[in-house]
Amino acid sequence: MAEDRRTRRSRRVLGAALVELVLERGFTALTVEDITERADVARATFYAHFRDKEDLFACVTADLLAELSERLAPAVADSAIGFTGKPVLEMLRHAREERDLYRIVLRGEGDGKPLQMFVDACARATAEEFRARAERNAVQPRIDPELLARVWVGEQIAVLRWWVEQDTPTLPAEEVVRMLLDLALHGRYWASGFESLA
Amino acid sequence: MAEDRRTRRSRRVLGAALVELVLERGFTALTVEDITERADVARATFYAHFRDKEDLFACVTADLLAELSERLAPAVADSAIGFTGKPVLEMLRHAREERDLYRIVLRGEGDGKPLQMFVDACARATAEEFRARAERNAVQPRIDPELLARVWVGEQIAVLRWWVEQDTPTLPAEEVVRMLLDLALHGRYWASGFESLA
DNA sequence: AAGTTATTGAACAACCTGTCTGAAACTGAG
DNA sequence: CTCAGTTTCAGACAGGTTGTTCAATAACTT
Repeated sequence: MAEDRRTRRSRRVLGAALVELVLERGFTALTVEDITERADVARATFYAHFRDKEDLFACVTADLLAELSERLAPAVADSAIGFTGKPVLEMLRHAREERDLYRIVLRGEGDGKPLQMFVDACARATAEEFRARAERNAVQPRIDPELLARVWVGEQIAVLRWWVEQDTPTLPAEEVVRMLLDLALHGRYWASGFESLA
Repeated sequence: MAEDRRTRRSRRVLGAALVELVLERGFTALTVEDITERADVARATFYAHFRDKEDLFACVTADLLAELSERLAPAVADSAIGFTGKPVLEMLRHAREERDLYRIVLRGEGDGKPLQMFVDACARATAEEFRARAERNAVQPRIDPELLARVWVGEQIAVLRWWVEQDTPTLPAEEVVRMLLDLALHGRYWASGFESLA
């Protein structure tokens, strides 16, 4: 009824093989045959499921994104008013579990398309949110909402990338969120010990 | 004495062709023949100058980076103490002049390698600077300097990318710098009209 | 157990790569 | 202007990758 067990397996092992190999050699260096070999699957099987490398990668990242959205939903609902840091925390937890894939995506593998799409979508949504809040509070924002959204999303992505790329035991997710919150509230000068300059 | 006029021409037109084509079709979709055709140069000539596509791209971006460093030097010297925004402003001006190339690099074309290398180099240098400042002022920073550097660099890159991707007459560079300065000093909540929450 | 569906290995043309020719065109120094 | 030294050029080459197709085999679902 659902889906043939074989197709599930094929798609799964192919995705896993892709992730492994991208981490080892980088996306562009890979051959479809490299992937099928690692997955222990015939090359013809690959083309039965995906148009090409890019397609496979797109599917894998789409799955990841869907999973993230699901996990983010309750956290976002909680922080509808103001910034609680809950969504960021949840994203960090998700990244810790799916570290390999996050690394790949955040490195901009595959032409950076998956990453850019994600970033642009986040930025658009955030900008919209900022505009709505400003209007609700009847404030003329000092900062272009579009720019503010880019700053906000850009810094989160940058920190996320840095965090998942760390090999040595890294800062706990809760600490990262605390620092981001701190920065959002007080700005950078204060954070780096330069109150005197402000 | 210097360099053969022909080699200069070949390298120049090949670089220009690459930029044009990447903007039109994306880096990975390109063929060496596509490039030589657009540049009106024989395919063999390409290989007389570059190992492959990646090599050409690396050369083009290296030139851009060298140009940027040169222009940034005086601005950086001026703002050795504190954050004046001068380097950012100079970078924005440079980006306005070399908009096509900036777009390509910031999109993460070519495996995102040129971009990631630039970002990582900036982040390392910035983190070092933050650490040095903290030590000089004998302050225990509330925020991990490494994380702070990622935030700082990440937001600039994000804004830069957004800025060069704009089609419609965009925010003037001076305004962008003012807003970034504002954010660095006061944080985001205040900037978006949420003082009440802080 | 039977019918359906997926996998397999092989073969295929089309394309791209990177290298190598020898001939022709160009350049810069004298 | 001449001439030796480079660079460009068109074409050919083997090697590898791509995406498609096919019939035989294996695995799955009901």
